[in-house]
Amino acid sequence: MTDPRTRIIEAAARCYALSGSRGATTRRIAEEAGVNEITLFRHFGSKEALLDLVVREWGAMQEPPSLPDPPVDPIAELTAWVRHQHEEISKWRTFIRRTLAEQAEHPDAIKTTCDSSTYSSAHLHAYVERLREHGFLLPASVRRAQDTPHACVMLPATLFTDALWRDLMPTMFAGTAEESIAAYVRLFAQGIGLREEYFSSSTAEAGASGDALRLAS
Amino acid sequence: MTDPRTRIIEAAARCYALSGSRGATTRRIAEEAGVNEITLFRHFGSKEALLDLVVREWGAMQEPPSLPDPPVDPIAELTAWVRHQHEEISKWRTFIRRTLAEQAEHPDAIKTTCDSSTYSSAHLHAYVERLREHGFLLPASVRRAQDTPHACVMLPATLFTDALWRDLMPTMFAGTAEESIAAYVRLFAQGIGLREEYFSSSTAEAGASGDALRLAS
DNA sequence: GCCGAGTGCAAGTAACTACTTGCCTGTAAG
DNA sequence: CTTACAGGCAAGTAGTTACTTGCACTCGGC
Repeated sequence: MTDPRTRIIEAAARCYALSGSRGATTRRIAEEAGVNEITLFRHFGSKEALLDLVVREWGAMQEPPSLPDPPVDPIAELTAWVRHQHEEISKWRTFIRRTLAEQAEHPDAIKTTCDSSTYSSAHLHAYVERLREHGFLLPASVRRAQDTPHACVMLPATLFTDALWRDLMPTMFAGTAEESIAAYVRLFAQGIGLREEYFSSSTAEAGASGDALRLAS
Repeated sequence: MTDPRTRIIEAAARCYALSGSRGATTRRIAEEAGVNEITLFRHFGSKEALLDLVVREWGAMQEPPSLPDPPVDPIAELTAWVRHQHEEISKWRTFIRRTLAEQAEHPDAIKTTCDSSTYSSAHLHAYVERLREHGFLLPASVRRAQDTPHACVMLPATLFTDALWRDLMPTMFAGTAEESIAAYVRLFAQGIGLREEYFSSSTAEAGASGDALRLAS
């Protein structure tokens, strides 16, 4: 067994994710950690201090990954990035849901989730700028360039909804997560005006994208 | 003053949205309703019965709006539809966040939210099919037709994220809600292969879309 | 052998929870 | 005028909550 301190923190995170800060009673946390309830108070002083620490530790773990510089294979790079984020969010979905729901009561707790999402969108935007500089995109004159920033919101937003609620609304999503991610990336690529010749990624495992037809060749 | 019964229900909804089912104590609900705590029990029997009723009444209110048949002005129709849904979700955002977060504890409460989202995506898909039948879309041979169902997920998913969290993450979203909605609709329209000539809606108030350049004319 | 830190156990506190009982009052219909 | 009833008020119940105190145990370092 690991030391009781980390056991308590992990148990608190589980209880919080499952039942929220009100539902995560000290008794349940101690039980879940296989520890006496008093030990909890001796280590952290109060339940509030413990939950604060849990949320803060979790926030420190979340570092939004950046996209390659310079870009080489846009579809493959975006797919990998989206898949990674999808997995991270899925792993913590109940925790994130709770934190977002309790935002009114614990405003600071949400900051990390908020920042993480904002950075994610900012990373994407910077990457698109790099794509433009390296000639991967159609010239601005033949696309709606003013929609690019919104495309950089749409992809993470979709990703967020999919990862957070795929388990609750299975019928809403068409196909598996992997299929959806591939489609989201292609739609995003189309939205930012990726040149057609870069759509068939060299490392694309999704065979479906292979028969993508030329758009306005 | 209205009758105490409806006052209690409304107060319960507010308390629930703000603090969840655990945080919404009978005392607070009664206080919020300007009613004696006992009256609450005389009317509804128990706190659980009251909250059940609140969630059920709310669910009955939510009827996802359908899109025009036959379609006439796709961009205008989609924009109106998205705007309406955005407003509805925004109005109930704290309530929805709570319901989604407490899904593990009240599995049936989430059904209406779930169904509503699924129907929304289904309505959209049916509308796109109508667009195709009426010749608004490019032929399947010059677009990635397999991505259409995912585009029908992406739009409501983005809408959902935007409406639920625009207030918490203002920096994430580029521009006002109205600007974003217009851009989401345009990106969606591009994703399903709407013919370029239908992009400038006859009733489009967003002047920005007026200078949209021809794509692959 | 001993000492102190870390932990467990028994018991208890004050506050809060959902919920009950009994009684009183205002009002509106018969 | 009476009667029925919806609602308010006072008081109280049993259970749960966070948190405290006091005491005993164990185990590694000196």
